[in-house]
Formats: sequence, structure tokens, C-alpha cells
Amino acid sequence: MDDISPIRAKSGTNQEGTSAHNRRVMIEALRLNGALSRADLARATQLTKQAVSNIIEDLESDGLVVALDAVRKGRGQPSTPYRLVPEGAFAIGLHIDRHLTRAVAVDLMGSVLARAEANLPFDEPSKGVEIILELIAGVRRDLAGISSQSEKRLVGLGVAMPGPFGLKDSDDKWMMPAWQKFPLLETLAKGTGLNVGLQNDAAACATAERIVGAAHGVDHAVCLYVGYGIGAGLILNGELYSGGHGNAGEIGMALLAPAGPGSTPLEHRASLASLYQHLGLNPADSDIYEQMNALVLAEDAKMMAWIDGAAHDLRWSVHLIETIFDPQTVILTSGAPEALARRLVEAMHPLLPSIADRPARMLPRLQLGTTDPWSIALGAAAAPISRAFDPLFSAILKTRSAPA
Amino acid sequence: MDDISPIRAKSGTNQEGTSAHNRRVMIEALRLNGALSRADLARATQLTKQAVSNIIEDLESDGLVVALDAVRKGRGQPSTPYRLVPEGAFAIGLHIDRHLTRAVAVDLMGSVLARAEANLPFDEPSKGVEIILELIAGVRRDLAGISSQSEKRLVGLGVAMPGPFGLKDSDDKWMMPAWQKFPLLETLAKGTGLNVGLQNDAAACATAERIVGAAHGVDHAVCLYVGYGIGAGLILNGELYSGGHGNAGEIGMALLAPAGPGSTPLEHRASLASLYQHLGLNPADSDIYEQMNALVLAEDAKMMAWIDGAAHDLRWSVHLIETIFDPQTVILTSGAPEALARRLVEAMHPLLPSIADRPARMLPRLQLGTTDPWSIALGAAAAPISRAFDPLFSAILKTRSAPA
DNA sequence: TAATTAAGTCAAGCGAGTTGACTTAATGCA
DNA sequence: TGCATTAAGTCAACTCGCTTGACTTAATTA
Repeated sequence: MDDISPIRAKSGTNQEGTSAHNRRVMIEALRLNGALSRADLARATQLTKQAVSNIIEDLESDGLVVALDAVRKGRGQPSTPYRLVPEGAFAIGLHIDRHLTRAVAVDLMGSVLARAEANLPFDEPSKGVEIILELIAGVRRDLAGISSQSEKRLVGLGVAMPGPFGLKDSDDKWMMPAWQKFPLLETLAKGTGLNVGLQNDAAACATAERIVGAAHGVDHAVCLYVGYGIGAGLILNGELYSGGHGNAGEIGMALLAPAGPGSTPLEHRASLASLYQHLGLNPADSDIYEQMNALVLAEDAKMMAWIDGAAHDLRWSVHLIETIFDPQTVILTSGAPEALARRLVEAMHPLLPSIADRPARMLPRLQLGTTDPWSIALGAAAAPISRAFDPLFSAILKTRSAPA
Repeated sequence: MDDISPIRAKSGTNQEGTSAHNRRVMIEALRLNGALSRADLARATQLTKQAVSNIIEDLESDGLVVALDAVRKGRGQPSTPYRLVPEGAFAIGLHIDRHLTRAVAVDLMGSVLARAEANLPFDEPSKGVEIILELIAGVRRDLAGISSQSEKRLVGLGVAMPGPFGLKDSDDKWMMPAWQKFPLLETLAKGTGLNVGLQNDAAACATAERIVGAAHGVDHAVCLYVGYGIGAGLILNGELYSGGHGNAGEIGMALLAPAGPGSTPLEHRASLASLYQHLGLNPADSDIYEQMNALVLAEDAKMMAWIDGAAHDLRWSVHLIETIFDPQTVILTSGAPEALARRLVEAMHPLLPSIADRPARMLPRLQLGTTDPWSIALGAAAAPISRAFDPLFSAILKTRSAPA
């Protein structure tokens, strides 16, 4: 039996941890700066030229980096820049939503190489998981067609679905109660043989923005995701923060006032679900996206009214987020058509005053992130990549070996 | 000139980083578990007995740990537990407030060994800093009288004062504008020869709760501090989070509604400043504490009305904090008399529903923390201790050596 | 052409955790 | 009583990964 020791302590580290950290630091540096020579890397990471040389040699033989042509830039021996090899690693991302599921395969750089989607029967996980496993197998086959190395270099499967997770049983259909109870991760792990990780949809959006979007290289950012529900993905100190129980950022359930008639959850005012209800749309319609787009372009009165109302609450949400987190930037992403998201951001201006309203800002207080409906699946896929290659505190620690 | 390289990268690490981390892990384990044998530590930290033995030997010769009597607990050689030596390190904490300043000296365990306070002329830093330096010199002398090692083992000076910091110039007297502009840290560093760090008062409160209070050993906690203003100290992943520009948690400026008449800052409703105003008290009165206490004990109608009003907004603040951070617990601390803080917490119940309302909680959703008016100074002092001895990601990284 | 500058390599060194055998000192059972 | 068992802790050789300092290579500049 694996009874846990009552002693509380963090794990120690050793040379393996050192090496793992340094490799990750190199990879991140190349990711953020495009291409760097060994000498550049040595200066940037504070390591010696020799240490960097050894690590780069390692990474090159692992197929994670390649040398580019030498460049002459003044006196001295020309430097040989290295860059990441996109095909150095792959991951699968899965987005499970109420009526739909999407799977993508991405490479180390976060480029989507294969994608597939399917309808899901509502809240019937035992049927749904069959569909999902087939979907995953599909993109995995597609990926194998692109790279013969794909299976060997597959670092994991990331799953994103609406949270929150692990609360008390709910009959709220909104919450997909059957999925909440279903042993999803175990089933997927068994069905795919991959490492599986879970995050909520907003966190996945933030992960996507960080790997290829507006949060690239930004260590303190909050990503507001306006989808069927609404949530916030938190990038704090360069890592995704998920709270004591994995539900940080689930702001859809935040009440808009302490009591009284205004005390409704944010989700009821500023989410696509609220939009569908306001406009009498059916989210199961296959052309729902086009319907929304048309209404925005036509400046439909009811649509505009919803935008104004949602913007009113979102403007305030941004104010609260800035006041609480003091981020470098807030990114608004959405599952809605880009035109709608853009109108929403415009309607949120002017922003409320806050501590973010400082003299020398590098980044805008609020920016529009991606509105690609595949971005949640992309973010889900980016999570295992990040776990495997980003410099994380947890990555230096010794891992508890499985008990005999 | 120290022009910063345009290359963005994290710093690498080496054996020194490994060793530093492991020492810190040992210290934290002893702090959290009281006393542990080398074998216990080896199991808890995943290191080998031998590695632990070497580290403990080191720490012992550095005077940071001592062996206790061997204990027999079943078969096998008796184990020799070790515990932290309180006199292993000291730090000075400084609390600067609008009319008052306090300094304390603490040991490694967070026990206050010396304390002193003085009045400050309002918002006149050039005069104030003289008083402060003298105050610090005083507790430093007292400390030297207690331990001959004190100077050698002094790890730094922590400063806590009301934030936010670094915003655009303000004429708001509330913000202590002259202090905002004054080069405080440089002056104190020069005047004391110590390493100086700064945090806001709520962060200091959280640091205090973490070293000796309700957040001891809790990795995800939010500490609401109701003082002259109101703020939140954020313990995330076991470290204090201070945001992109050091102002995370400054929720006093959070507006209570997106627009309209209810759109006032939280600080105007739930802070001691608002209480003073509501009751017509003068915060500069020397017996203000007793006055408040008497009013609470007498159940004065205006006092009770203020408590109800503040509790109304605070209840909602807790709801928002839980929804955003998903912490293990929320701690309410205050500069007010304990009776008042206790009534406030009582008045906040029942709490609003939130994701924190989960089946198997280990810790209460809301608990009353310390109301000792010295706790901010204590937290300020705990910050350099934490920087020096807690396992932090930053502690493993190589530090950029000062340019020639 | 020679001096200068910078990238990158070589080989020895060193520090910190690891390994496996050993010692010490209890308990438990015959 | 005596011996097997169990667990704490030590010893000494080892390994791994970064460091050091000298050296090589290849460009620019005077």
C-alpha cells in the first residue's frame, strides 16, 4: 500500500535536476529569442560556454535543436546560431465541450499539424469516450503520416473541458454532471497509453496564448475566455496557476453583487450562453457561428444591446483582475466570431481606472487574443509540451518513485 | 555601464543551486514538522541518507540546527532528531504607517525578540527616515544584548508600508505621496548596511501568518488585511505572489460595482479609515484602540451598523477571492482590536456559496488570523528570513554577478 | 601582414549527491 | 539468555554535470 508519510516536506534535487533545468532554460531561450549561438546562450543563462556547448550538443543529438548557417557579425569567429526543431516533440490536445469535441496534434512550436472534430451526445461520457478515443486515434494516424518519429516523440495528451472540477455532486445540466463523475483521465490513459493531464477551458486558452499568442514570453498575464461559459486563465510568474484544488480562475460563478437583485453570476451576463438566450439562438445549430457573425455585421439591435451589457460587466471584471493580480496585460479570448469579440473589446473601452493605469506600460492593458475555436484544443496540447520542456520549479525536484 | 542584454532567458543552475535548494528543503521540513531524524528527512525529501547526513552536518556546524536526545521507537538503532535553532538567524522588520512606525527583531522561528515604536510626522520622509533609522538602531542594540551572534546572523531588513507602489504621481494624501517619491530603500540600505526588501502591509500580514500563524504550512492561502486601508496578501504555490509590478492584492481600490452610485472603492466601505469616519473618531488619538474596543463591547449601534456594512462587502470579497484563487483557506487579519475583528468575521457568516464550498475541506473557508498590531512588522521581518531559508525557485538560479 | 576580438573546444578539476557495504544499537522471539 | 531482525547512520569509492583556464579557429581592422 502506498500510505503517504505524515511528514510534510518538499522534494530535494540532484545533478539530474540541475541538468533538466538547464536544458529547459536553453529551450525556452531559443523559443523566446528565435535563434541563439552557444555564446549567446551562455551569456543569457549565466552558464559557462562549455556547459552550454555540452547541453546544446545533447539537445542536437536528441533532435530538439539544429544549427543554422554561421553568421559573421564583426570581429571574431562567426557564431553558429541554433534554433528549435518543431518536429522535436509532439502532443495531442483534446477539447471536450457540451456538444462537441475537437482533437489536434501540435509540434514543439505549437503549430497544429492535424485536427479533427466530432459531435458528442450531451453528458453521456461512456458513449462520448468512444468517440473521443477514435478522434484521438485519427489525429495520431495523421500525425504519423507527417512524421515517422511522431510516436516516439509524443510527450502526452492534454485535455481541456469546462470546469470547475471536483465539487459536490450537482444536477445542474450546465455542469455536465455525468462527465464530472466519469473517470475520464484513467480511461483516456488506458485507451491511448499516453500521459494525460487536465485543465479547464480558460486555462487552456491561456496556455495557447502563451505558446503562440499574445502572452508569449509574458510572465504575468490573465486570459479572459468568453465561451459557452466564462473563465480566466492565470499566468503567474511564468507558470499557469491552478489554485489549491485546480479551480482557480473559474470566475463564471462570481456573483456580480454581494446581495439583492444584481447578485447574479457573471456567467449569466457575459458568456455565449447568455448571448444565445438573449437572442433566442440555438447553440446546437450548425451555423450558429455564421448567425452570430451576421448579426454583428448587421449591427442588430439586440446583439448590440447584449454586447453593451456584457462589456459593462467585463470592463469591471478587467478592473478587478488588474486590481487583484497586477498583471502585465489582460487578454480577451473568445469562442465567438472575431468580429463579435472585437466589438466586445471596443465596447469595453474606455477601461475603468485601476493600478494598471501606470505611466510607462510596455503592453496594452487589454488586448484581443485569438478567437480561433480550435485554440482551446491547441492550449490543451501545449500543456504537455510545457510540462516537458519549460523551466518549472517542479521540474528540478526528484520524483517519488512508484512504491513497490 | 550595465546595459541589459536584449536576450530574454531564465538563469541556469549548477551544484551550488542544488545544494542551496536541498539545505532550504531541510530547513523547511524541520520548520513544518518540528524535529526530524536524518532518516526521516531522507525519506521526506527523497534524498539519500548520506546526502542528508552531509547537509545536516553542515547546518549543524552553521548553527542552524541541533541534535536532540536520541529516541527509541521500536527495533533498530534509535534515531537522533534535529530541530531548528531559533538563534540561527535574525531579521529586522519595519512597519511604516501614516502616523506611526514600528520595528521588531525576530529570530529564525519568527519569535519577536525586540520591538520599538515611534510617531512619524505625516508624509515627511526626510524627517521620518531619521526617526526610523534610530528605531532600527535601537532594536538592533537590544538584539545584540540578547545574542552575541546577532550581527553576524542578521539576514536583512524587511520593510512593510501601505501600497500601491510606483503609480503615477498622486496628490491623494491618503497615499502618502512624499513617501512614494522618497528613495526609501536606498536610504535605509545605506543607513543600516543591511539588505532591504519592500512589501505592502497586506503582503507582510500574509508573510506573518505563514511563518507563525494560520497559514503555516499552507501553500494556497489568501490573507485579507483590514487596516487603515484594506489589502490581500497572496500565498500561491507556497510563495508570496506580488504581481507584475509588486502591487498584486491591492484590493482596496477595487470598485464595488461597475458603474453608478455603488461604484465606490472597497477601501471606502471596509477599512478602519471608513470606520473612523463613520464613527467620527480621530485615528491620531492615542487611545483609539481602546475606544474601538469599548464601542464593540458596548454593542454601540453605529459600530454595529458599520460592522454589518463592512461584513456585507467583505463576505462578497471572500466569495470573489475564493472564486478567483481557489485557495485552501482565507484568513482575515486586522489592525483592529480582536473583539472587533471577531465580530466582523461572525457578521460575515453565513458565507456566500462558492467553489470553496466543497465536500471534504481540511481547513475552514474563513478563519480569523492575528490581530496583533505588531504583526505587520513581524511579517516584514519574516520576508528576509523567507528569502534566505525557504525553498524558492529563484534560490536555485545563478545570480548575475555585478558588472565590473 | 599582424594585432585584435570573439566563438568555440579540450582536458583536468571539483563539488554534491549516489551507491553499496558496513557498523551500531535497539527489539522480539525461541 | 542468545540470536535473528530491524532501522539509523557512516565510510569510501563513484558518477555526473558544471567550472576553469589554456588553446584553437576565424573573422575584422589597422
